[in-house]
Amino acid sequence: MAEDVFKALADPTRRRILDGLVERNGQTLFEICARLTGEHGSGPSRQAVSQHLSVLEAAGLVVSRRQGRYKFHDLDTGPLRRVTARWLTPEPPESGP
Amino acid sequence: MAEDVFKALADPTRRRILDGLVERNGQTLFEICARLTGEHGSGPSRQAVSQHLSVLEAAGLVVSRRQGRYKFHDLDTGPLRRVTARWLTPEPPESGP
DNA sequence: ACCATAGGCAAGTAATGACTTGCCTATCAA
DNA sequence: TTGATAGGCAAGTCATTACTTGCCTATGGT
Repeated sequence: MAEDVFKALADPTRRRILDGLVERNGQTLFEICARLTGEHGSGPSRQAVSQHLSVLEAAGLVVSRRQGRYKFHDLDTGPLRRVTARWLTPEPPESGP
Repeated sequence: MAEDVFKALADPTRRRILDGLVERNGQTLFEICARLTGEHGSGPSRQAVSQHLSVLEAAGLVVSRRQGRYKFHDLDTGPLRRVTARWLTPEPPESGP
């Protein structure tokens, strides 16, 4: 479980996908590809992105809903919270008396 | 920066090292090895652990202080907080009005 | 001075993982 | 029904990475 989450987050492209879903939830595969391609025309192929999404889904960080020929992807930060809790629980970012 | 942190966390052995430092801060390399070895006598070699510590240090998750022939390792959760903030900031784990 | 302890460096191996290539299925519009 | 759009599957390639092996340095005790 934690294994899947951390391995999923280990890749920069997958993190960019999550960033994209924070900005706009419910994107399709092609929308995600378009965002990753950006201005310069370079970026991972559709298949590469598809495989990244599989990894993110397996980790539970992304959930997908099919609708006709479209498949929409949504972010779920729950697994990340649960999995980082073991180190982050005791103290909040900044707090002095 | 974020790259180093996530790659560091991608390995289960490195996460176990962090877990060990949560329980007892300021361990030496050999102490950490002993903990990872556990009861069954199996576990990564000293060199393997040493390399893992290098990765954790490069990510800033572990800081070390030399003292004589000993080198003590301490946990720093700061980088993890900073790097997960982009997805975890808006909402705390559970909170209702 | 000697030896044991604590740790470092570097090259080699084996496995994991990101990406490509090529083809296939399903939905919708004309 | 035909074609175009949205996505899926599987084998293969190449780079990364975890781990090993072997040797070297430095500190501390006796």
